[in-house]
Amino acid sequence: MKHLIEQLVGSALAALPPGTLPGDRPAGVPVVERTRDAAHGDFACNAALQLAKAARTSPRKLADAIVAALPPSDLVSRVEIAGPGFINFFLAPAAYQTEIARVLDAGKAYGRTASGSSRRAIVEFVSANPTGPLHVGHGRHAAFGATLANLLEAAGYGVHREYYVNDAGRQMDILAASVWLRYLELCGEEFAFPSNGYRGDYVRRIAADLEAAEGGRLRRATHEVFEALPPDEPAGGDKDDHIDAVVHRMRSLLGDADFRRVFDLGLGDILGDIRQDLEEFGVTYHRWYSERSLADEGAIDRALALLREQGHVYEQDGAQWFRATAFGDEKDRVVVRENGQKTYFASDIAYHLEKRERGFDLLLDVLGADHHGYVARVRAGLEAMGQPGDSLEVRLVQFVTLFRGGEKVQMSTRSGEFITLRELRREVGRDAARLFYVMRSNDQHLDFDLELAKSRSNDNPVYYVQYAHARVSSVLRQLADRGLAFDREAGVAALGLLDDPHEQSLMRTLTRWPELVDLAAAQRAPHMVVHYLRELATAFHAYYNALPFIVDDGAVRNARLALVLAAQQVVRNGLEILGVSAPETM
RNA sequence: GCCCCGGUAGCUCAGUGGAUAGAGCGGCCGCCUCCUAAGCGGCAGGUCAUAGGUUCGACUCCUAUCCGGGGCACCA
Repeated sequence: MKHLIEQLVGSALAALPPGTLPGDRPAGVPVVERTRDAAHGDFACNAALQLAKAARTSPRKLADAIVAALPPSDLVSRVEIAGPGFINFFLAPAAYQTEIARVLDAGKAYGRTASGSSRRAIVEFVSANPTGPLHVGHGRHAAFGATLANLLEAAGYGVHREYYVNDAGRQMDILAASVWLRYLELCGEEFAFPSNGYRGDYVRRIAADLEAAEGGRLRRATHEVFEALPPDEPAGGDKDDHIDAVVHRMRSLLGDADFRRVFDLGLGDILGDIRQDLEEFGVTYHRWYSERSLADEGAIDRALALLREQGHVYEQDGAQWFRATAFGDEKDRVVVRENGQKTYFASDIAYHLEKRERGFDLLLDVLGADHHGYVARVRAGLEAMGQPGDSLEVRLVQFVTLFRGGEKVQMSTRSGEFITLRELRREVGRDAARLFYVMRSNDQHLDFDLELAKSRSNDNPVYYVQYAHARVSSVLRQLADRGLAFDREAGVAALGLLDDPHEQSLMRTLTRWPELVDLAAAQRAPHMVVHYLRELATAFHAYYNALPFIVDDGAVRNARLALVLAAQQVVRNGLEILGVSAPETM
């Protein structure tokens, strides 16, 4: 509907007498927006205010000229100039009526727009190291990333969802060592578990699987394992040196093949768990991209070669550095360490280059707020490799704090006492979790209230919105119980009868949905969908309480039913984007 | 020191440079013989952190300052 007004204003501006306006119009003009106050009509345009200066006239006079040049439209009933020079548009009832009919016709496609114009976007999110189960922080990433991807898709982007699996590197080696040490314990060995090892119960579970599969074949004596290793922190040493030595010893005692066997068992188990967890959360991916495969297929070497060819790599202190400062980063970055190992950063830029090579226009990464420093360097890497730096867009997600009632739930990763996503889902349910996670802007720290998320009360926005959907279904059941059926044609034909303020308000709100999708997608702002749905539910509940739908007058009845069915459709479409169910009954 | 995010009603938060700054919760007062009261209506509640600046117009943009969170690795 907004599009219609924009077209009208566009043609009016083009039809102004030559010389009225300077040749070049500033970008973003004219702006057409919904009015906040119904007294100002349905849409307002500020073109006269923005262009008056350049046109060397007063805003009111320019507004007069624009209005005079507006092409006639039977969907606009009235145009007013108000305030300092706003042009206010009052839509004709027919405009809303055709839009309601459009909602019913389009069904779940209502709100899908083409503004993304088929740009191909790859959205990478969660990508947690497979060293343990997902915790509540990852849950926010999952919900935010999945909803953002859905939004972009609705706005016409071609969207690919990807999880980058860090299945190489030191942390995974430490996990493998942790599993093996727990296995040795099961075999009867006794020793002090490294302070930097992974201590969660899941490690013991994987160790038990290892024991079941291998028996005592991989057992080595404690003295063999720990002999002459640098001391752990409690013994006055360095915990990193210690755990690295344990990994090294494990590799030499078991050999590469068996080391890999333990490693893969841990990786497979945890990754499978993460995958199942996310699936149960309604979060799925097109691809789980293996970091190891990057190295195996030479992608990292190719990226580094590309950097060298361009002359952006130099050697210093035995390491190889990428001249990131030449591309706006604050310092140069090591790509190959003194010991010959490629850094995590090297595989990162290789991965992002590979994303570009797969043809994606927009590389959208969802990362924790603590990763912000990483943006400039990957962008620098892309540019150095001849890719546009702004093809990478990073959305940072702030931290989550759990509350139970008014009490903050203490969490500590160190002690292993962190709450997992699975536990949270079991406690509050998938729908509440999905909605609560994206209720706040990603830039905002999130206080997640478990009691509120669980409460079956009017305080809980999940139920409030779902209830609106269920109520419409309930009305339809009542209709059937009374031996009546909804006549869509009759309803659409009679929409002109809906002149109650509650009906007007509901129509205005629900027809805003396509605009909301565009806006929320453009702003990468899933929380806008939640706020909108709450507003839509409010308009619906108010209507529900004010007027009966199942009335004797068939025309009025069918018209009202057409309206509430359209509202239900929009609620369902919105919940779909959020990954929240739309129940028929509560 | 440098970089990122936040500071808006008692609380939790919305607010694409526009008209009188909004919502939910909490507080107070009301509404079920009627399609689900998991609902609805009303009232009270604000120096938009502070000080400058840009603009016809600033919660929104710029600069500085204060407060809170996070980041500044040859870690992942």
